[in-house]
Amino acid sequence: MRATLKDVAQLAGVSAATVSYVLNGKRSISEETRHRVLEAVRQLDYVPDLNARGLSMRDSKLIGVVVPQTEPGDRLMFQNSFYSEVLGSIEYYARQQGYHILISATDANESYLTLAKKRNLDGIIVIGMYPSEFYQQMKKSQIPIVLIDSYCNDYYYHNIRIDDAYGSYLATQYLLQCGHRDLAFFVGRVQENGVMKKRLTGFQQALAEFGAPFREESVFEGQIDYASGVELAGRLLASKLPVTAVVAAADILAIGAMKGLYEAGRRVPDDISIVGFDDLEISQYLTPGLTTVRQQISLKGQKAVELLLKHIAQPDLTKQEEILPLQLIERGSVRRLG
Amino acid sequence: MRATLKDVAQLAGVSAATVSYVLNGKRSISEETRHRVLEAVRQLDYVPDLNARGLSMRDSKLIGVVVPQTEPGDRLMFQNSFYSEVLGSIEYYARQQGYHILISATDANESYLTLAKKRNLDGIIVIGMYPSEFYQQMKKSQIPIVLIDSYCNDYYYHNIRIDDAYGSYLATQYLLQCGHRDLAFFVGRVQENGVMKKRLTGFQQALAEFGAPFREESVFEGQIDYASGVELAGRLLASKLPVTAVVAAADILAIGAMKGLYEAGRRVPDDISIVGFDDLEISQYLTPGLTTVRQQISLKGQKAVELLLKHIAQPDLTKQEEILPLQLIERGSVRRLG
DNA sequence: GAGCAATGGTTAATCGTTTAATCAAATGCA
DNA sequence: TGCATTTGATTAAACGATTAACCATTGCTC
Repeated sequence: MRATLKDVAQLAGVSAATVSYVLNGKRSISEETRHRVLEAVRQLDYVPDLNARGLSMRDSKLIGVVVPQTEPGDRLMFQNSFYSEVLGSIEYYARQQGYHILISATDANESYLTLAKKRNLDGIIVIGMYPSEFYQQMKKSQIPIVLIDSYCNDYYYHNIRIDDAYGSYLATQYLLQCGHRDLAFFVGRVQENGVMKKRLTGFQQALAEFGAPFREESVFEGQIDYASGVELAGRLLASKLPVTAVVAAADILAIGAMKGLYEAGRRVPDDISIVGFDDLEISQYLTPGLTTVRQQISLKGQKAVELLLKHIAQPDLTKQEEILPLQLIERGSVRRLG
Repeated sequence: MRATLKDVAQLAGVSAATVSYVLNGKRSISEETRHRVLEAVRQLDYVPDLNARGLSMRDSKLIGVVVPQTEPGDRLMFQNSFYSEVLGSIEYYARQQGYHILISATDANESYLTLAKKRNLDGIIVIGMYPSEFYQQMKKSQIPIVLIDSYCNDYYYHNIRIDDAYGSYLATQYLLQCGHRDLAFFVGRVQENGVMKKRLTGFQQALAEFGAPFREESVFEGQIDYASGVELAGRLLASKLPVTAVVAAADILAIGAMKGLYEAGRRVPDDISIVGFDDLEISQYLTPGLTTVRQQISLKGQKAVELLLKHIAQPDLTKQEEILPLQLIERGSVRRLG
């Protein structure tokens, strides 16, 4: 059986309270008993039970992370390595501070709020966007929350994000500067996803600014996964639009698109150029390497953890928003025209 | 403030015990009070605190998952989407049964065993292989454990794995049948990683069986990441060996290798053929598509969870081992010779 | 109507911590 | 020496659940 505080106390010949005080140093203890206690701890291989501690302290040293899932009740979107990387980063920085993370999706049969109560979560990091009821619910809970990549400005949550519009502006600008005039845009569900909407507007802005034509029908909308990228490429080709380049609102889409184009006999960048968004690790290992807008994915996780812990330590912290930098990375998927 | 059992009891005009009995149905309760209690629960939005419950019941409904990390103290190996997929699967099936997962790496400053005690983990799933002290330690803890992809047969743990040797046998056999005779093998650290060692032996067996030559110097050893794949391709080319095809012990390596070969001006499959191992989601979206040995990654997670929960429910369960099926998937990265 | 079992509820101990309130001994100071 | 203060330890309540043991009604049986 596991050793408890009481066991340690007994072995050291002191009271349980004394052991507790020795362990968390909240009171002065004589050098002698401190020694005896620590020796007993060592002998019994004693590790304090965080649950019991949490019950007293009313905390849990647990941070919830909400990740989107394709279908409710479906499994997590770990496929998209964007999420994996953010998660890895969150886990890392949380662990440094003695927290663990509880990853879960918003589930149909159990709201995330219920989970937060059940597990006494100290705080929550929410990645992506959700229906507004979700935020309403969360607000009531009073739990510290940091959003990553959200545009719910009407809610009093902290937010770590990038300037998505500017990102696709960069991508589009680059293609225009390379001499492309007829561009298509591959994107996720614009209505449901603020990030996608913003990225679309950045595309439009750049076109407008450079006096290039924008047509509704050159925006191709799908899910954010490889298969969808392939499909959008098919739809583009079927449309017969005279497109020489495409801006994809996510690397995942760009990668699928490259595959789709290749299967249809088109070569990237010779026949058609493509720029992605995110700079996933895989993107540099494709052939050709994917030219894309880099965001510092793991920095997002780091900043989110820092902000959340700050809020936990300081509950009256006012709403903070941090916008991380972007950078266009030139690789081989774009051809210079003219 | 959150509602507690006591609050519910008060509102319903009964004792706390009664509320508890209503909620977990361990005793008969009159229809009338049952109703009053449930109504109070609804009104207060009461959710039982799992920590407090766990303190009484001495469990936590928490499953630990150990994932390898490149460097101790480094962040989790989420980059490798093999892990992401297993994790997603584990999370999904655990959640179905009311468990949550706690992902963490084996850390230098805190052994996983300490974590297990701290958090009162009900069980642990260990992915990959670790130094033998790790298993020694774990054994003492008495916590139910299931290993995924381990060859520590000397320990009394359950194991979910594939027949790694057979997998690379399949890959190698396929290349030989396509007329290739001069093969190279790209692999992770063979000494430290039983999986890699097995995959190497499968390669050798196939060569022997088909009477093809095996040379020590055609085995290229590195890490298991994209960059390493690129590097191994460079070393292969520098070696000037007359190789027409390579078997990669992991898709990650194969993908990096394809990039490395391409950068050096060689074309896959025209100049050189390549077969991978794992069948990651990305592998089908490469150009050319990667011919590879498919393992059912998410099934691994599912089986591991099932077995672990079975053991938790039935502590005297004897050691179980399950070996999941493999299948060669033909895509475009191999050229038929002759 | 006495005796007994079944039903439906309460009381109180327990799980492993923390910590406010006490208490005893030692020390400082006049 | 006597009194106040400091130091170092203990006692006991609390955190939010579960559950064994107990108690009071009710309903049956003979």
